[in-house]
Amino acid sequence: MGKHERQKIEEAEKIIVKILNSQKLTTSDRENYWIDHAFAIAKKIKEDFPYIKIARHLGNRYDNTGDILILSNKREFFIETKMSDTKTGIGTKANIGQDALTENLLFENNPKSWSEFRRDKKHEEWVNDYLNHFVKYPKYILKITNPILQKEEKARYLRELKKKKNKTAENILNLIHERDKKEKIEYLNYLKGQKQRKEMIKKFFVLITLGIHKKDVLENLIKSNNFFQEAQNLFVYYSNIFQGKVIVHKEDVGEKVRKIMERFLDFAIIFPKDVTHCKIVGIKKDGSREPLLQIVLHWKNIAQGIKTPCLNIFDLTG
DNA sequence: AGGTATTCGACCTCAACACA
DNA sequence: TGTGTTGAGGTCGAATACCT
Repeated sequence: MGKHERQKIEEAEKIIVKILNSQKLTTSDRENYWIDHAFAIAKKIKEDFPYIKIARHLGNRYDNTGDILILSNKREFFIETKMSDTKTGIGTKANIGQDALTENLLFENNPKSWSEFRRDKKHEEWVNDYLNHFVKYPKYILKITNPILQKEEKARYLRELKKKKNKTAENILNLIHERDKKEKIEYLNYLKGQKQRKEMIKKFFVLITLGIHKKDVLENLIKSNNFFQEAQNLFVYYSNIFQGKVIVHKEDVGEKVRKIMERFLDFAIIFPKDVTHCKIVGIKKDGSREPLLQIVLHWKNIAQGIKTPCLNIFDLTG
């Protein structure tokens, strides 16, 4: 299977819409990698909602969650699809901005963001110090005037050398990696000492669960009080491969959120020891806790500590 | 082996910026 | 003042490492 299936996935969403609207499929539609998933999902949607008037593909829009809009008898609802080749893969729930933990008022007294914390730790400087343990960078890298770009190219260069079993390169990247990991844990320890805002944590959990991940939308909605309507009409269809067959299951997001709200008295962030993540947990009446979301401090590009810090969020609710 | 933790890639949009 | 370029941020997902 190819690595990047995003366009194909988007085409598959459009194919689902065509099937729902009883439109003819093209040859290339039928050759889509996810065609079996598309048929299976469309079939299940039809079973679940027999009175569909029209379906529309939404694509990337700011004003809603979900990939597909369905107009049924007087009702309209949104459908989000997640197609996976594996048995259980449901993908990353969200991958949001590095400072989202502090930008969304989850803590009292406005604690430092991860990026501010790193600035205080002189992250860029120590990374550069390590990178400069290597002294034979090619000219084209040394000529780069933008220090950020030069740092990235150095790291990239070392990454390639590491693939070729160069020990020095590997050692440097490992040192950066280890120190960065310590820095992440140190930051999480710092957050651990902050007073939490339970209501905000609850809202944050609900919004992420609803698929609202974009920085500004998240920040605005979390300050408002009536975003629950958004949940009422959202359904996620997951398709997975199980024993060679496509299995589809539907998730009613509104119901899921309602149930979780009933089940838990309270919400909190916990900080397991010595790992690079924290977790949002629900707390029941008897005080017991259940994990809901895992939030990982992470660097997306090149190597840890180098480029594009972010938060990876995983759904732990099963 | 199988689950969990961690790392990383590809592609997308958008806004800032330079430049004509 | 439109237009091309570039970096930051966002999204979806896989690959790999690391446990027990």
